[in-house]
Formats: sequence, structure tokens, C-alpha cells
Amino acid sequence: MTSTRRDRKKYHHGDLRQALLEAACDHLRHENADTLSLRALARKIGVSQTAPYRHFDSRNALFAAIAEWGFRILEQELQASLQDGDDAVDALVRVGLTYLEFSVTHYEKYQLFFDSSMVDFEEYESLRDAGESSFRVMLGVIERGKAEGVFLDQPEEEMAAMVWSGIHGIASLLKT
Amino acid sequence: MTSTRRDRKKYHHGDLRQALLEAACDHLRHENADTLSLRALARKIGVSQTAPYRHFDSRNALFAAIAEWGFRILEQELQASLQDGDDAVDALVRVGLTYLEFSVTHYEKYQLFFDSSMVDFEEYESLRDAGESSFRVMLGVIERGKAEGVFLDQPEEEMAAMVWSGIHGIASLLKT
DNA sequence: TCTCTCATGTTTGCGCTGCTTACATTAGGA
DNA sequence: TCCTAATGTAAGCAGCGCAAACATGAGAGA
Repeated sequence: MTSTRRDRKKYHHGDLRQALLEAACDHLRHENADTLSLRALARKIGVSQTAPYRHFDSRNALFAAIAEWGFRILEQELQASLQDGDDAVDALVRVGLTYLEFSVTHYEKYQLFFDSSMVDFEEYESLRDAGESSFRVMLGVIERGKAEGVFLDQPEEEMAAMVWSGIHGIASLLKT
Repeated sequence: MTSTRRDRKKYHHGDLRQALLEAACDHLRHENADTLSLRALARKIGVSQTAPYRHFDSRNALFAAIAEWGFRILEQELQASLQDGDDAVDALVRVGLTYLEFSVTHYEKYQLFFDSSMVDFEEYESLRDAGESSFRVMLGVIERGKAEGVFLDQPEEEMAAMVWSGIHGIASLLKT
């Protein structure tokens, strides 16, 4: 006979993919990345040990998905931080501060942005897209500053790289 | 009967510890850290799969040893880069350039300096010592600059952190 | 309402890994 | 010359990533 509704869990989880992403982030906030295993995650969520493979091709694919998620959130927060009245200088400061804040509150995702041993940008196109979208927000601010004549007339990519590297340096100090 | 000298390898490797360190670095130069296994390293060197554990308590201990090795080399190179005639500004530039050069030529070791998922600084005291020794070289240059009155009168640790973060930002761009 | 399909979850199993324990070999000092 | 400690080997456990075959059930179309 089939069991009643009460005495057993549903066969399907409902939103295992998102549950995995969140459980993984939770783990990364407290433990090192190399101690994270899909099997343990599945056990914690209460699902069979190989169920995660229905949603992520591999362990690295899970990390890539977390990083992509992070970039999407970052882009959104960067966009939201830009306010209408601001000039380019204000905008750049806001973007910088928002980035720093993200690096702290979403540290578990942020760390993956720079961990090539966990995340392979070559392999996941949508991850690359997400990363570039975030970067383009800063690029936009710099272009605006150049157009307004308040920034030096240097190649945007180089200027963005300098700003980025400085902020990243500060962020890494904030964490440690 | 015991076998002749010729027809078999020596029972003892001779310097397995160093061989492991070098094989691991070689691996890290071409592959990601998470694909490195002690068993595979042992096989490559031609020794039994559990022999590495005679020299390193764990996989992480091997990574810590590599990082420590890296810091020792870095400190030596930083010290060597300081020349007698230099004033504090020259010295700081030399230290910065030497650091950047190290980050490129010893990338496989350098990357471990900042990879807390592979190396646990809390756990290995001699690693901490090695790291601090390297940092102290830069600190020394800054103290000298302050004493000579050519640097601002700010706390050394903060100044060093700023310099460090900037250089680190550049280094991460050099690699990528 | 019934049935069929396919996304999602389970079971089983392979080969690899880190690490432990018990045993073998050998270099070098007493 | 013998003993011991350092260093290597062999065997084995449990956990892991991942693949393949199978089970379940939610929702679309009849």
C-alpha cells in the first residue's frame, strides 16, 4: 500500500537546487571549501547522497553556481547603489563601498570570485557573463567620469583594473 | 637471499620530504590545488602510497610546508634586494618589485599564502613565523623611512598593510 | 478523470582518496 | 657488532565524486 501523507517525507524535495546552494553557502561561512562534499550536503538537507547530481553536474559546477549567484547579487547591489543626483566621483565611491560591503556580508560567495582552484571561469559561460556584468557597472561609472571630464583620459579597462585591485586589496585585509 | 645492489631500488628514498615538496610544487604549477593527492604524488616519485605520511601528518600539512618554504625564500629574496646605498624610498620600491617577481616565479607557493581553504595558519606555528618574518622586512623599510623623515608619521602596521594590499592587487592582476 | 511523460529523487556500485595500524628495512650510534 | 630510531611498505577502513539503472509523482493532454 502507499503510505499516508503524514508518515513520510515527500519524495520530491521541492526546491533542492536552491536548498543546496544555501546549505553550501552556510557551510562555506563556517568551514573551508575543501571540506565541503555534495554527499554531506545532501545528508544535511535530508535527501539521498547522490540527489545533488540531478542539479549540478559536478562539485565544481556547484561552486560555479554559487559564484554566479554572487555576481548576480553584486551587480544588483551595485546598480541599486547608484543614485540619480550623484556625479561620477560620488558614484565611484558608492560603487567601491558597496563592493566592500558585499565582500563582507557575502564573504562565502565573494571568496569564490578569486579562487581558481574551486571555480573554473573557462568552463561556465553564464558565470563569465555574470562576472562581466558586475565589472561593467564599474566600467560604466568610469566612462561617465571621463565623459564628464572629471577623470583622467586613460583607457577604462586599465583604470577599472587599478580601482578593482585596490578595493580587492582592502577587502582581503577586512576579512583577515 | 638479499637482492644485489643493482637490481632493485633502495628501500629508503633518501630525501623523500624534499622530493614531495618539489613534486607538489610541480603539480601546483600546472593543476589546481584540489586535484593534488598524496597518493598520486607518492606514485609519481616511485614510493609506496602511504610513505608521505612519514613526513607530513596530513595533506594540509604538506600545503603548509610548501607555504612556509615559500615564505623563507621570499624573506631571503627581500633581504637580498636591499642594498646598502639605498634610501628608504628606493628600498621600498625594491621590496615591492622583488615581491612582485616572487609572485610570478614562485606562483605555486605564492598562491598558498592567501588560500585559507588549503593552508591553516592557525595550526602551524612555524608557518606563522615564516610569514611574519617576511612581513617584517617590509615593516623595517617603513620604519626606516619614518626615521629618515621621508615617510608620513603613521602607524607602521597600517602603512605596511596599505602597501601590501596594493602590491597584492597588482600581483593578482599579473597572474590573471 | 485517466494516462503518459519527464523532471526529480533513490539505489547500487566503482575507483579513488585521506589516514591508521601493524610490519619491514636500514643507517648510524653505543 | 648489535640496537634503535627513522623511514619505508602492506593492508584496511570510511568517505568521496561520479555513473547507471531504477522509482516516484506532478502536471500536461486526452
